[in-house]
Amino acid sequence: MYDSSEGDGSLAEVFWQVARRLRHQSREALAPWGISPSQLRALDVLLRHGPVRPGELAEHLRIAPRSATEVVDALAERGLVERRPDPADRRATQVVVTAAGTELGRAVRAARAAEADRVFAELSDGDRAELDRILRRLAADGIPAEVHPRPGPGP
Amino acid sequence: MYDSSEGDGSLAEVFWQVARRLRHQSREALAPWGISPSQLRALDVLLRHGPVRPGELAEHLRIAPRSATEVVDALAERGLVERRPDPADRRATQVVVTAAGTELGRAVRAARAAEADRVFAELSDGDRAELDRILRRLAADGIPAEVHPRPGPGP
DNA sequence: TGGAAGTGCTGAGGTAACCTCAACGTGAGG
DNA sequence: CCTCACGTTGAGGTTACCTCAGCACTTCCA
Repeated sequence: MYDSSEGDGSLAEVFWQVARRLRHQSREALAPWGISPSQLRALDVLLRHGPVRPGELAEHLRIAPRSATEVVDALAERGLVERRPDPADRRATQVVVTAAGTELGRAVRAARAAEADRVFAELSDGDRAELDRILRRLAADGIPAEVHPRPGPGP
Repeated sequence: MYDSSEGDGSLAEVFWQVARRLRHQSREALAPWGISPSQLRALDVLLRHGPVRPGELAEHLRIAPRSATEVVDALAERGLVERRPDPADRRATQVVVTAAGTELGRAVRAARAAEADRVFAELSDGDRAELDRILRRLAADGIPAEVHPRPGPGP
């Protein structure tokens, strides 16, 4: 058993415990669809931003363009996404979500939200509102602003 | 730029935004010590539970025993940990933290806590207490109870 | 006392999700 | 025309895991 019940624990530690719970729920909600988290992340961006070029997608996901190609490949192989020539720039490509992709994205999003809600449902309405307010404050101030690449090993 | 500012967002989404902030802070706090997250996790368990056998360590970390060996190897190579024969069972080994390991563990923990505090310091004392109370409630109910192995690919 | 079971280590091989560097084919634009 | 930008591909690497299988010791029980 992992130590989730260490008795004490700072605010941060408690926060991470809750995060772990949510992560588990989310993973379980994701499983039935046979889509990986990284693929879902990409699909999510595409659903929100419509057709984008691989390079843009990479920026959104904060991954290298090289890696975006791979994610798009995987998504395309499952028929969730398609590559089409960018009408405005003939050397460029656009990644568009197919009908299947849209449907799957929506379904997964709903399932995930439901799972998360199940966790937060343990709170009273008042507490939930408070939590929302406080977290929103913390989230707002954390404007990432600058891209910070992963530790990336490199040669 | 990653989309952190999607305007709306469910409670869960807001929660993850805050989590991302905290993760970044934590990673930055970790960097100067040249220790990997997985190694630190192990060191943390060892500092809390004193000498344990690799198998136990693996359970605590929810990783396979085979992988625990590797983590211990890495930690031992850096002189943060030592293997010594278990006095109670001569086929077993105990992993004990060295003085250097204790010191590093404490230093990193302090740095991490300081970083996290810097985030939470944006809140008023009242909000911080509220957040603590609410999260603690959510954390308490989430007794993992059962070990859920990683999706682990396998042959 | 002898064989079964447990503990840990090691090697081999694999996965996912990333990374860099170095081309390569097109097309855009001065 | 020549250079730069865009996407793709190949090769090779990293981290942090995984399984399976075999070895060397102990421990323990019949």
